[in-house]
Amino acid sequence: MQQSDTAGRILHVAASLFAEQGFAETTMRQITAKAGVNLAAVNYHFGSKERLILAVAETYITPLLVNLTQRLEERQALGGQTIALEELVEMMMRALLRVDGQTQDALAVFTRLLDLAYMGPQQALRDFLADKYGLRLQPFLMQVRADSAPMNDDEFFWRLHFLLGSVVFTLSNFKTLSRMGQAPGEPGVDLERILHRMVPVLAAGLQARAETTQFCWL
Amino acid sequence: MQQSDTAGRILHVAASLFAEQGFAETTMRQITAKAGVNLAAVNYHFGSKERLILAVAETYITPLLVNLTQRLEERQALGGQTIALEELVEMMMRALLRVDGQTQDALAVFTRLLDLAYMGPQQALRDFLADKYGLRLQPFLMQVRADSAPMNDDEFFWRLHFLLGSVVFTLSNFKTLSRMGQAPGEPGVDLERILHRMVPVLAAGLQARAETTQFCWL
Amino acid sequence: MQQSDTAGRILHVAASLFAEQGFAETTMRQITAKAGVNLAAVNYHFGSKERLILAVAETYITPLLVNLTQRLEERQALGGQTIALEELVEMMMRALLRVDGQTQDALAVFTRLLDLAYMGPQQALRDFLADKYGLRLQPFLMQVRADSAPMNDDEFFWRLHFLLGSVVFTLSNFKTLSRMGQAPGEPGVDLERILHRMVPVLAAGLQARAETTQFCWL
Amino acid sequence: MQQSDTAGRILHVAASLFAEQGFAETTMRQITAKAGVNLAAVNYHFGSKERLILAVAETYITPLLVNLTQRLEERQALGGQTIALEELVEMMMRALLRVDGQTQDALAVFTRLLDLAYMGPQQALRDFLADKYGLRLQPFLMQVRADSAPMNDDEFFWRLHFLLGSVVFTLSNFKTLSRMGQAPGEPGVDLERILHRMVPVLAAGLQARAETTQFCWL
DNA sequence: AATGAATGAGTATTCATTCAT
DNA sequence: CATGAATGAATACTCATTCAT
Repeated sequence: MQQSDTAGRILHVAASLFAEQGFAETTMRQITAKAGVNLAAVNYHFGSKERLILAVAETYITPLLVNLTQRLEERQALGGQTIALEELVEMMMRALLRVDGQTQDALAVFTRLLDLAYMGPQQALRDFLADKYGLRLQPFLMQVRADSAPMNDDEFFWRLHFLLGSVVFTLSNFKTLSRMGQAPGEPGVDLERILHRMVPVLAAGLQARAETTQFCWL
Repeated sequence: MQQSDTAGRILHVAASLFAEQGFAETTMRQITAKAGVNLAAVNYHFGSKERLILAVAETYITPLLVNLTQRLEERQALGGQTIALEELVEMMMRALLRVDGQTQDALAVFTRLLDLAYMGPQQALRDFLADKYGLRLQPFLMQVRADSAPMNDDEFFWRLHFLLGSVVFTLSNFKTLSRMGQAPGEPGVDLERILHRMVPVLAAGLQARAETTQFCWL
Repeated sequence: MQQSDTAGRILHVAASLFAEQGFAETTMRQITAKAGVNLAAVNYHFGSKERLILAVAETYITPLLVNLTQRLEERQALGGQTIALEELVEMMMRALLRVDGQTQDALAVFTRLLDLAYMGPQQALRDFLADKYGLRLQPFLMQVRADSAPMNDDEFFWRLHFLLGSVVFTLSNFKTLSRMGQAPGEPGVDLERILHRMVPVLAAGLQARAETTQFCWL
Repeated sequence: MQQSDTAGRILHVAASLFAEQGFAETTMRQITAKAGVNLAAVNYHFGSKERLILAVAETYITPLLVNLTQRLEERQALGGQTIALEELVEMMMRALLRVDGQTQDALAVFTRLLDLAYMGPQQALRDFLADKYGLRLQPFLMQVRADSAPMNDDEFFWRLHFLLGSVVFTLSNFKTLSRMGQAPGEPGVDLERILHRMVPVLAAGLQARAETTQFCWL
C-alpha cells in the first residue's frame, strides 16, 4: 500500500473483479483501469492473465490451508481419537470465513477457481492446484473420513464432491441468493449464518448410510 | 425436421455446443458452421445469442417440469399422506435422467443455465426462469418439505440451495470428475450411478435437525 | 473493381504495401486503412494475415509459371534439340516482366516471398510453395541444365541458387539501387534494362567450368 | 572482457540473435535476458536498438575490410599488373570466412545488414555504411574491374550488385539451403565449399561480354 | 554504472450484430 | 426466408523506450 505498489493494487483489484464477474468476463482493461495503472502493467508484473489468476488464487488458498491445518493440529493435540464430523465441518467453515473476513472476495474467487478447474479443459490448472495443495489437504480428509459412515473410496470421493458442490454453489451465488431469499440484514453476518446452517446438513450427508445394493431404478 | 428447418438445426447444435463448452465460450460461428447454416441465421431466427440460449433452455426445462409434475401427481393419487424423502429425490433424479436420456446434453445445459442465472448480473434471466417455472415447481417443493425435518421458511430455502448446489456441481463437472475419480465403466451407466449415490446424501441433509440456537462461533 | 469488391481492393493494396515495406512491416491497419475497408475485413475474407500473404503470392506466381511454361512449350515446338542458355534466361526475364507490367509490385512481392520462404523457420511456407509450384518448374530447369556446363546435381542446385540470389537481390532492391546508381530515366524502362543486363552474366555463370578438384584454400 | 563488461556481453549476444533471427525479429528482452543484464542496459549503453545494430555491424565490417585491404596490398606488392579475377574473388571469400571463423555469426549479420540497408527506407543506414566503408573498398573494386570484361561505369555498378546478390542470398539462406540441398557433412566445411563453388561462377559473370546494342526484347 | 518499474503505442485476432439484397 | 458481406468494439498481448533511484 506504500510507495505505489502497482503489483499489489492489481492483485487487489483483480480479486475484486474476478469475484464479482468471473475470470473470463473480467478484462485486463477493467483491471488496469480500476487499479489506475497502465494496461501493460499486468503483463509486466504477472506475465499473462492466466498467471494473474493463479497469483490471486494463491493469495487466498495458501492462508486457507495454513489456517485449516493449524486448527486441525491444535485440535488433534488435545487428544480424543475421533473428532465429531460437525466439528470438522465447522473447522473448515471457520477457515473459510477467516480468509474471507479480510477482503470479502476470497470465497467468491475461491469458488470460481474451482469452477474453472473442474469445468472446461483446464487440465493445467487442475494439475497446478493438485500439485500445490493436494497433499496438504490429506490429513483433514483422513480425519473427516474417520467419523463418516463406513464406505469405500469411490463413495467417499463422490460424497466429498457432493458437499463441495453445496459449498461452492452457495458461496458462488451467495450475493444472488441472499437477494432472492427473504433473508435481510448485513451481509457480513449473513454469510456466517449460512455457513453455520450448512454444518448439520453436510455432516448428515456424510453420515448417511451408503447404499450397498446395485439397484437400477430407471 | 425435414426440408430445411434451419431454426431446428440451430437449436440442436447450439444445445450440444452449450453443453460441451458453456454459453460464453460458444460462438455464433461455431453454431452456424456446425449447423451448416448462415452466420446471420441465429440472429434472424432468434434475435440474439441471449434469446437463443433461452430457447434452448425451454427445450429442456419444460419437459423436465412436465415429467416431474406428472410423476408426482401419479404418486399422490396412490394415496398416503407423506411420501418418503428418498422417493421424492429419486423422482427428481429420474426426471432429470429422463430428459437427458434423449439428447445427452440436457443436464449439462440445464446446470450451465443455473450457473448463469445465479452468477453474474443476469437479473433478466432469473426473472425469466422464475416467472416461467417457479409456480409449477411449488407442489413438488411442498411435498419435499412435508417429510423434511421441521424448519422455518428461511432454513428450507437455504437447504434447498445446498442440495441444488450438490446436483448442479456434480452434473456440471461430471465429465471431469469421472475422469478424476477411479470410476470406470461407460459414462451412460455412471451418471445414473452417481445420481443414485446422491439420493441418501441429499435426503439425510434435508432431514438433519435444524439448529435453533443462534450460536456465533467465530 | 465493380460493386465494392472489398476482397479485391485488399489484395491490391496489400500487394503494394508488401512490395514496399515487406510482410512483417506491413500491418493490418495500414492495409485496411489504405483500402478504405474495415479492420476486420482482412480476417473475414482471408482468415489471417498469413493467408492474405499466400493469396497475394498466388496472384503473381500462378500467372508467372503459366506464362513461362507456355513460352517454353512454344519454343520447344519449333524444334531444335538445345536452346541457347541466354534465350532461356531471357524467357524467364520476359515472364517476370510480363507479370510485373500490370501492377509494378509483382517482382517485389515475389522476391520478398522467396526471402521469407528461405529465411526463418517458415517450413510451412516452403512446403506450400514447393507443393504448389515445384513440379511445374521442372521442365524449364531441365532445359536450362541441358545447355549449362556439365556438372553434377549438387553443383547445379547451388548454381541455380547463386543466380536466384542475383535476381532476388536485384529485384528486391531495385528501387534503392536505381536511386543509388547514377542510372536516371523512367523506372519502367530501367527495370527492363537491368533484367536485360543480367542475361549474359547469369548465362556465363551457368556455363563456367565446374571445379572438379577439391582444393582447400583457407 | 572480465569484471562486468555489460556492453560487451550485449554486443556478443545481440550478434548471435541477430544472425539467427534477424534484426526486427529480435527483441530487447531476448537480448538482455540472454546476456543476463537489465532490460534498460541496451538503451543505456547504446542509446537505441538501431544504434546497437550499428555497433554490432561495425564489429564485423571493420575487421573484414582491414583483412581484405591487407591481403590486396600484399598481393599487389608482389608485382604483376593484373590479378586474375578468380584470385580476387577468392580473396574476398577468404576475408569473409576469416571474419566468420571466429564467431560463426559474422556472415549472417553481415548479409542481414545489407538486406536491411538495401530494402526499406533505411536511408540513414545506407549513408552510415557508405560514409564509413565506401572509400576503403575502392582499391579492391578498381582491381576487380581491371580484369573484368570492358564495360562502362553503369554496367559495372549493376554487375557488382548481381554478384552481391548471389553472395548475400546464399549466405543469408545458407542454413535453409543446405538443409534443402542434399549436401551432407558438417556445416563448417560446407560453407567453405559453397563459397568456393561461387568463385568461378562469379568470375565468369564479370567477364561475360557486355551487351552494347540497346535491344528492346519485350 | 546500472536497474526495476512503468508506460504509450502498437500488434493480430475475435466477436455478435447489422444490412442490403 | 435467408444470406454474403461488412463492421465497430473489444480481446490479450508485445514492444522499445523512459525515468526515478
